[in-house]
Amino acid sequence: MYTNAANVTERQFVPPSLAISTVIFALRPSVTSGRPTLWLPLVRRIRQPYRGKWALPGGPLARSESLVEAAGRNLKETTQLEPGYLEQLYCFGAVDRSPAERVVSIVYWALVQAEAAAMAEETDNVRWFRADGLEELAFDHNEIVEYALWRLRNKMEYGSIAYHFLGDRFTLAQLREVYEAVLDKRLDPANFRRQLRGARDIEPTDEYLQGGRHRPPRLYRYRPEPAAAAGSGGADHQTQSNGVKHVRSDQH
Amino acid sequence: MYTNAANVTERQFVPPSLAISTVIFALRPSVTSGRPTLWLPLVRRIRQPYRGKWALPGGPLARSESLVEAAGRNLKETTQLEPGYLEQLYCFGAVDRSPAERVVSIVYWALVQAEAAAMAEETDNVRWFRADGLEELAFDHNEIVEYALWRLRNKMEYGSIAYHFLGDRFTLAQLREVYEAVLDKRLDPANFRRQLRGARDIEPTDEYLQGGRHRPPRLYRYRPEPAAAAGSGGADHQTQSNGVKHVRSDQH
DNA sequence: ATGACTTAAAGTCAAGATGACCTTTACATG
DNA sequence: CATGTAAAGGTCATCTTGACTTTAAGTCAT
Repeated sequence: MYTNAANVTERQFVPPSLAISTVIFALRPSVTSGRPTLWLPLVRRIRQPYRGKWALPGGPLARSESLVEAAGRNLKETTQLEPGYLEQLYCFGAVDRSPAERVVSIVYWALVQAEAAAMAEETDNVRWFRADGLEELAFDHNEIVEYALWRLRNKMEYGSIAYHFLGDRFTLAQLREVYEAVLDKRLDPANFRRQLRGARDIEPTDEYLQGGRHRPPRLYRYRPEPAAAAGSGGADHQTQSNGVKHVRSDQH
Repeated sequence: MYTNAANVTERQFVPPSLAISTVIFALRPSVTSGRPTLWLPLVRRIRQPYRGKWALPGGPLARSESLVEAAGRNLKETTQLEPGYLEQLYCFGAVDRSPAERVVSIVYWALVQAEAAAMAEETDNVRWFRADGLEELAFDHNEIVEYALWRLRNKMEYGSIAYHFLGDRFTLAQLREVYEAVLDKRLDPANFRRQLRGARDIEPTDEYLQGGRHRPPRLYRYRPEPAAAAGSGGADHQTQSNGVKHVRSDQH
């Protein structure tokens, strides 16, 4: 298995190879119900091990890039999208997670606005899957996706990340649909509204969305955060500083 | 800086070296007030870079050990203690966090029961420091400790980790002192009691602590958790399964 | 032995948050 | 112009939270 001539003690501390992977979430209308559901892109493995299986997008860490940058590169290479939200998830390093070679994977998770182009951008080796009921993936990637889902739901209940699934203007109903899709439960529209009035980081605009067969809903936007915000909820580190990127197409 | 003969593209993907470090917290009575305060052990660097500076205990990852195991080894080597609680904190990988060499550090954090032997076990190169107001440490270790503190406090408010600072029997007052020390604010004893009655994982025994100049308080214990517990609060991954070790000196 | 002192343990009360539900408003459509 | 639909705002009972009070059960000094 180890073919080089190094002795045991030298070999013992040969660094394991390091990989960066990214779990990318987006919302897409369900084929059946039309309601938004969670999807994520996977790439087909073109070499052993697990050749032919689907896996999280990832790759090695370039010497000149930070961890987030590497994850952002993953993201862009597989989805052609800029990340709306990008945060470190966890570092996976069980000894046997890859056969033969020892691999430590630093995994990030991201939220993107699906819509438009990117979703159509499926090639033979990149495909979007529904986040629930995934088939068997390469390595321990099922476990990783499960954990990312857990974290997403957890963060959704406290933090303010739902916005990143949406454009820069949205109605409360749209925002509520995001919560409902991710948490997989219905929320009372009235109570939902009340809670968001208390949220400091959401702001009503004086625009309304026309075109529905009902009273036109007011459009809201994510508050352009005044300056440095304290860490709330279960936020993860770099998140507060350089880990998060907001994609704002800056006003309309 | 890079002296080997590899060409640029090869060099670009030479894996960075990987290190495991551990932030170890324990409570120790303040020298002045006698109330418990947070302490952590640091080791003095005996080589460049940052020679002579204090740093988090850490080292390379052996090929045969998982990440948690490596962190547990750190812990044992520096404190001679078994971890009461051990969880992954974050993975730090900024390009310039170490001069010259690129190092990615996977950092764990641990809680131990100070007491007894271990605290005395200070050598010339291992010393315990108060967690607040640390001097300037090697690398980005100040930042790491700050983040670990943030996470500790955060987890303390939701999860059930305070127990790990204490022995297997404790009074509510002792437990409250732990909270007060970590969160750095006073808590109402009556309300504290009420909240813990609701907590599923703390159990009254029928023993009482004698010897105070007041009514003897009942002793409680951490519930020997029946089986698999769902992940609460902002728990981190492996935490729920193999990441956590409970040290129980099993009854008295 | 008695009373002073100290903390444990339990209870009270008002303010705030939450979930279930109702009413009114303002559009589109036929 | 009536009707349907969802927005927006409100009510009410329940639960939770923080501040505070009362009673219990020991030790200690006299």
